[in-house]
Amino acid sequence: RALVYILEEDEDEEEEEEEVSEDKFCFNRECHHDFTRESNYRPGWRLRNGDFADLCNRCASAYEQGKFCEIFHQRASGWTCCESCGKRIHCGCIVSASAFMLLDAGGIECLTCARKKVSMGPNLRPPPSFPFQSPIAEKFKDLSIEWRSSIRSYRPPNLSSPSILQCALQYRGDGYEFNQPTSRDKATAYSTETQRGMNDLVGKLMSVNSNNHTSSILYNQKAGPNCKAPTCPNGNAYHPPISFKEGPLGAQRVFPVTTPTETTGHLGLGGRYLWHKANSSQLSHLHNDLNSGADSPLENKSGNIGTHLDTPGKYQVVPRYSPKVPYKDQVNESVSVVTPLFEKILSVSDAGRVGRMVLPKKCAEAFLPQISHTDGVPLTIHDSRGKEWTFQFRFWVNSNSRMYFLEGVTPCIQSMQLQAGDTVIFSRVDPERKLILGFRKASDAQSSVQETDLNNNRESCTKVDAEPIDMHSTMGKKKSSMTTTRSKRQKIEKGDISEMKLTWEEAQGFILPPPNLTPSIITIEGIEFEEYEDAPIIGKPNTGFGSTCSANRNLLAEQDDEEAKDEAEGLLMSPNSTSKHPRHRNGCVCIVCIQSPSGTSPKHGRRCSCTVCDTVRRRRATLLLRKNKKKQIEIESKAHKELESLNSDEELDQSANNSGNTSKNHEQRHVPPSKAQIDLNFQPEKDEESPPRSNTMTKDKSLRHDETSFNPS
DNA sequence: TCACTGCATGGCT
DNA sequence: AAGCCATGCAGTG
Repeated sequence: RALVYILEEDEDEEEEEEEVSEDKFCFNRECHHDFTRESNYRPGWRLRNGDFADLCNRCASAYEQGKFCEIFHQRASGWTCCESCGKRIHCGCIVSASAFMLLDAGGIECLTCARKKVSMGPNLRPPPSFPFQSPIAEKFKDLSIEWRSSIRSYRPPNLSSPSILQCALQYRGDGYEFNQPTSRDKATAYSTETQRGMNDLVGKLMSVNSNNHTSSILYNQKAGPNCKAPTCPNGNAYHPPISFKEGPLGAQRVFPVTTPTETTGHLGLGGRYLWHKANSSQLSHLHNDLNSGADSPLENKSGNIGTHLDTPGKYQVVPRYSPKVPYKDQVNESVSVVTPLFEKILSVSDAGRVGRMVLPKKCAEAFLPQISHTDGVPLTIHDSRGKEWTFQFRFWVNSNSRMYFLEGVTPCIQSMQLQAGDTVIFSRVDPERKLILGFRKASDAQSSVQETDLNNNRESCTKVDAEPIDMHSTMGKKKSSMTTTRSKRQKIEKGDISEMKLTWEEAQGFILPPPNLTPSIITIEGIEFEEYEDAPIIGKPNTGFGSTCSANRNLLAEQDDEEAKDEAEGLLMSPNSTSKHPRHRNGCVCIVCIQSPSGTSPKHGRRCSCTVCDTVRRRRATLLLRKNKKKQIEIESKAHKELESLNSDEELDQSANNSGNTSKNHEQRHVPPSKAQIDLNFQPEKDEESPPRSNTMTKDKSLRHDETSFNPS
């Protein structure tokens, strides 16, 4: 907390400075072209506050061509030669901050040379041909400036291990509020702006974390409290265990990063999604200071005053994307270190048959190759078993933005047996620098959440509104229906499976028939099925529904309360269902929709006993029975008519012959000959459809729907 | 008829 | 208000 308030203090000062620095001139001091009345300025390098430097066309062109420093900073200090090719790089300048990498042994290397040594990974900035966005790196470099300004002299002697920062970040990431202290805290903080205060802070962080986040420490075993962290011979050296840049678990030791061109072409992390200011920023300061030494390549000489602290809510990993659970094989004891990059909870779309997994934009831009064409690039990812998958990493242009997704994930997802609600975890293996795709089943997340809840430590990350899913409140209102669906999805995303489970059980109760209804028993293939003619509509009790058949729920979608039924369908959707058929409604579990993409996995067998198949069989049998019954009735009816007409003719004849004997004929009329034995008062429709009468239409429609939706074949 | 594709839409952050 | 992103949907083969 001491750290927090120190930083907040700096933030205030810097905000003031930033206001002063605003102008309408070209950001390049050497140019300072006045475009106050112009609008044709262009974005240049990214500023520390997340904005971009406004440059005139000339300067922007120079920047985009990577010649800005050559042109404008030729006389400035800080030029260093690439250790490999000797190319001069203007180090220590924000403009070129992304154009080089710091070497373990000291010195720098231009990206062109670095790319030859890097096959993959966000930390070691690869070349434009296979670039990774790492604007976070810049952020943390930037943040180091503020950190030093506040606690420049502090360097805890025994806290060089990155685990401290990881612990701290984990502690922070799990919901501890640093940015909203009580006044008492604040007073304490200000009074302890000392090294002891910092020790307390770090010690506290470690203490809490070690008590409550064993997993997070295990997450990076090499960097754990008891590990022997590699000592950096150079403060700027690459430090594998702390290599990953972000995440509540991760230390933010980061390295170059984006070239100017890349940055402009690929906007990188706006920060809003991944980072929140108050948490990672301070800790990243701490981290930078602890691990990178006093100097930073961004010991900035530019006029940029803004800091990441200027924008509340910025630089924290959004929980749903930050890796949360240790990956099983994260640390290969001998060599490899697995660095979680980000994770994604699979949506229905992601896990569906379309085979496209939407990626969080910020994460995609931060950790995956830069792509400039919508066709994207193939991306090879290994799963946890070492199997290699190649996806197409692409994007769509969407509302002046991009929507990133992986294409062709279905086989992989099926291989991992993942469903909507499960989580895929993108990680990187060092030093191989392979991308690997781990996963966490929703059921695992549940236990994880429970565990952390016990620790009372993840509340702000995982706690969601405990509003029960009120089916009634969603009736007929698309918006509320959607809201509930979203809410439900969020519950899944946040791992609140326990609530979902409860709701599911409640939903099971919804589809149970009312006790006052007696089912008709139908035996199909030796199995007895109960068929209710007036089963309840989910969320709308006591309303005729046809049957519990899921297809009938689809039928109801055609009626007034379709939205509520959608909701019910969504709620009832089997976790094993894959995706929706394009023409089926949300949560449809018809035989079409539950089938996996064609050819990719076995379809339901003829003797499959799943609910849907049972339903299909039952409906088929019902249809058949009724069809036969109707046919029989028609035949009988026809026979009766013929008989009647025959009798009528006979009667006429008799009447003609014996006009006085009417009473006898009348009697004959009411006592048909035994040959026919047909009740002339028989009304096929009425008999067949009673009881319940009110449901006639529903059932008819239901049958039709069954025929179309389930397509039994 | 259905899988695939790419864009559009709209709730949500 | 802007942007993200889950999902819908129309066009195409």
